[in-house]
Parts: sequence; structure tokens; C-alpha cells
Amino acid sequence: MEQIRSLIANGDLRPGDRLPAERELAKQLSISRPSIRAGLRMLVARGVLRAKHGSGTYVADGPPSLDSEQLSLLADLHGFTFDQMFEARQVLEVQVAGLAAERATAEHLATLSEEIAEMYAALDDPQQYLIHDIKFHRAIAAASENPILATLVEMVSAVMYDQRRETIGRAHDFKESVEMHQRVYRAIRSHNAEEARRSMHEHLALAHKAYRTEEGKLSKKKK
Amino acid sequence: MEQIRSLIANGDLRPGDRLPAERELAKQLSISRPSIRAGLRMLVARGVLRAKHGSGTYVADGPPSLDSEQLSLLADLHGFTFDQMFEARQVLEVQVAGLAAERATAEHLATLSEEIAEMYAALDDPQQYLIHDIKFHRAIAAASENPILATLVEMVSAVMYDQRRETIGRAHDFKESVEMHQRVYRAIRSHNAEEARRSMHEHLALAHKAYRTEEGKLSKKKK
DNA sequence: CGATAAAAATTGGCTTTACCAATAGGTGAG
DNA sequence: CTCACCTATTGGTAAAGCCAATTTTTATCG
Repeated sequence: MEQIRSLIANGDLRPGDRLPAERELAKQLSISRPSIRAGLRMLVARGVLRAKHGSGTYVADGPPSLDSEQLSLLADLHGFTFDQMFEARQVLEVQVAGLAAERATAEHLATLSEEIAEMYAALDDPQQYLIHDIKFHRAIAAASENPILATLVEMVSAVMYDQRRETIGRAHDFKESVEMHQRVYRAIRSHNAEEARRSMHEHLALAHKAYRTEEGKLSKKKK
Repeated sequence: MEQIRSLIANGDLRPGDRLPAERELAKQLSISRPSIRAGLRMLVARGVLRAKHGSGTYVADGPPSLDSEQLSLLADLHGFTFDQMFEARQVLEVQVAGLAAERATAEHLATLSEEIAEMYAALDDPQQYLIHDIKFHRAIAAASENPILATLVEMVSAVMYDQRRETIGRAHDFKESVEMHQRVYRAIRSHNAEEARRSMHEHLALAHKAYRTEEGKLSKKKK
């Protein structure tokens, strides 16, 4: 694992590059294939590599996928609550929205706009709506031009996705939600950092409230 | 991996618990031992499990260790810069300090105080100082009573540790640094959230500046 | 000559077997 | 009763073989 890691740190391996086959790596580094596989497995688990059966192993390029990532396991372990999750999002994403407003390029704005359009198109499909909701927030994080913050937002949004995916209901008012997103988008487009922070804060507060009431309904039903 | 994960999610496995031996797990789940090991390895890599040679495999209880964690690999991959790291810390830790001021218990305060004492004791040992510096910041995150935020702070501080461990010099003014920490600590102890945020912000800004000048000296020396 | 389908080679995934290394706990000597 | 040693348990590594998915090549047909 350390040998591969140093290859990446030295810049010999760039994102998207393909690694030599396991059998060849084993020969080159003079260690057995199972050991090679053990190291690769760890790096895959950490999201640094992606293995494709029959094709090869590649250095990760894009952001982590929506499914089952890093923090999600720790979520099960420590039992993260919704309140804690929204608090974390407030801490992170409000400031990130401010940075995005200061730095967003034309490409970033285009991506944001596209995701909002997708949200409109998915107003009656909660699953799809959730996906594009999260993609919108990730796009804002990308627009902050700080890959560390972008990665953190990606991780908490993965937890969010995992927790909401199964239980999302139709009780939520998506129309209002998408309008809040619009407001955040406009603030970022006009490079108004303060308004971006304020609108993101309100958006998250409202979403938090909406999920709380929805959760209340569910637990009521259980009775 | 999924089977173990569900055991944890269901609460059948609590932090600190010991898992059955690999050979026994293999029999119970009717899969080969290397496959068992593959799954365990992934969970170890993600910080959910800890394997102890000769003893057994345990569910992680405490925070991740200082060495080589999650984000550090992504740091190598995406080439995080110091400026980006301090920006991320500003976004995260300033707000976290505010939450800590609102919620810190007597135990939290005791831990914080201990770490400051350790910092005083290590004024002429940069390596030790760095360790307790980071532990102090993690203790603040723990005092926020939000495990998500605590985990995020732990991850960025691990990156910090990895990047500074080798290159830390004696040029840094540790005396001034520890006094800044004192100020943050006092604000948290008196439950003054606003002052906690302000002092944390200034502390990070100063540390950032100090590291910048130190970095400048290093690159000068290279010439 | 081009396109398409089949086959061969490449590559990651899994299993079995065997042995090494570190730790823990029991056991006997003092 | 204490301490050192020895043994059994447990995670770590290695080797060889086969399966499954993918890619690439090749051959066949239009």
C-alpha cells in the first residue's frame, strides 16, 4: 500500500491512470499477488483507486460515488443523528457557499444551473430529486475551488444519501425546496457571498425542519 | 464486508467488541478465509475495525490514530495546498469552537487543560508540540458533542499532521502559539461562544501566517 | 472493403492449502 | 505466591489454481 501511495505522491501516477495488472505488479515489487491485492483493496476502500473487473485498476479521478462511502460506515458505528447531520452541514456548507460565490467560474455556474433544471424535471420522483439535490450541493462545493472542502461535503452528503435513500417520502414540499436552491444559485451567480451564506443557511434550516416533521409522521405511523 | 457492516448497523456489534476469529467467521458465513480477510481489510482501511496481530480484530472505539488516515491519501492524489488546508480549518474549526463553548462539560475542559500543559512541557520539542497541538484541536471538536464534526476535524488534522511531521522546524514561535491556545481555552471554559470563534479564527490566521513564512525560509534555503 | 460476431487473451475475484509471527493464557518451577 | 517459559490461538503472508467479466483480436459474411 505504501509503495503505491508513494507512486501517487511522487506524481508518477495521475488520476485516471491505469495501474499495471496485479500479476505484473507482484513481479515488479517482488511480493506475492495476495499481498498486492491486500494493498490495492485498502486503497480501493479509501476511494483512491477503482477496480474494474476484466479491465484493470485505475486511479480515481472524479468525486466518490453516491453509494456507501467513507463516513457512512462510521455513521452506522457512532449512530449519527439527523440533527447532528444538519448541524454539520450548516457549519460546512454555509461557509462553502460563500466561497463559491466569490470564486465560481462560468463552468461551475452552468453545472449548478443544470442540476436545478434536473430538480424541476424530477419534482414527482423523490429518488431522482434527492440525487440531484445532493449533486447541486456537491457542485457548490466544487465551485469553492478548495478540494479539501469539496471532499468533506461529498462525504457528509454520502451519509445524507444513505440515510434518506430508503425512507424518503412524498410528504416533502419539493416545489419550495427547489425555489430555495434557485435563490442560492442566484446569489452565487451574482457573486454575492453574504447573500449566498444567508440563503444557504435558510435553505438548510428549512430542509431540516421539513425532515423533522416528516420523521415525526413516520414514527406516528409506527404507532 | 456488507455482512459485517449490517451487524454493526443492527447494534449486534458495539465499539470495542471483539470479532470472532477469521477462521471461525469463515466457517460461520460459509466463505473462504481470504474473502473474509478482504472484507475485514476494507473495514480496517476505513477505520471501522482495528486488527491486532495475535490478539484479534476489534470494532474501533476511539478516534482514528494520528498516522496515515482517510484524507491523507486523497491529499497526495489531489495535491492539497497549505492555503487550502488552513481555509478548510477556518471553515470547520471556527464554528466548532463556538459549539464547544456552548456545550463543553467538565471532562472536556479537563482534557483541554491537560493538552495545554503538555504543550508547555514540549516547548522545545517540535514533534511533541505538534502532536499535542493537534490533540487540543481534536479535543475541542469532541467537546462540540457532534461526532460528525469531530470526525471531520480528525481527518483534516491527520492531513495536517502528515504534511508537517517531517518538515516542522524550530523557527516557529511556540510560546506565542500556546498563548493563543490558552485564549481559546478560556473562552470555551467561560462558555463565551463568540469569543471562542474569534480567538480560534485569529489563532488559525496566525498559525497560517507563521507556516507561510517558515515555508518561505525553507524554499529560500533550497536556492 | 467493411461490419459483425465469435473466440482467445487479459485482468480482477475467489478458493484452497500451507506456513510465519505476534500475542495471550496456562503451567510448572522456584 | 510470583515469575518465567511454553503452548495454543490469532492475524499476516505466500503459492497455485480456477472462475468471471472485459477487452482485443480474428475470422467470417455481406
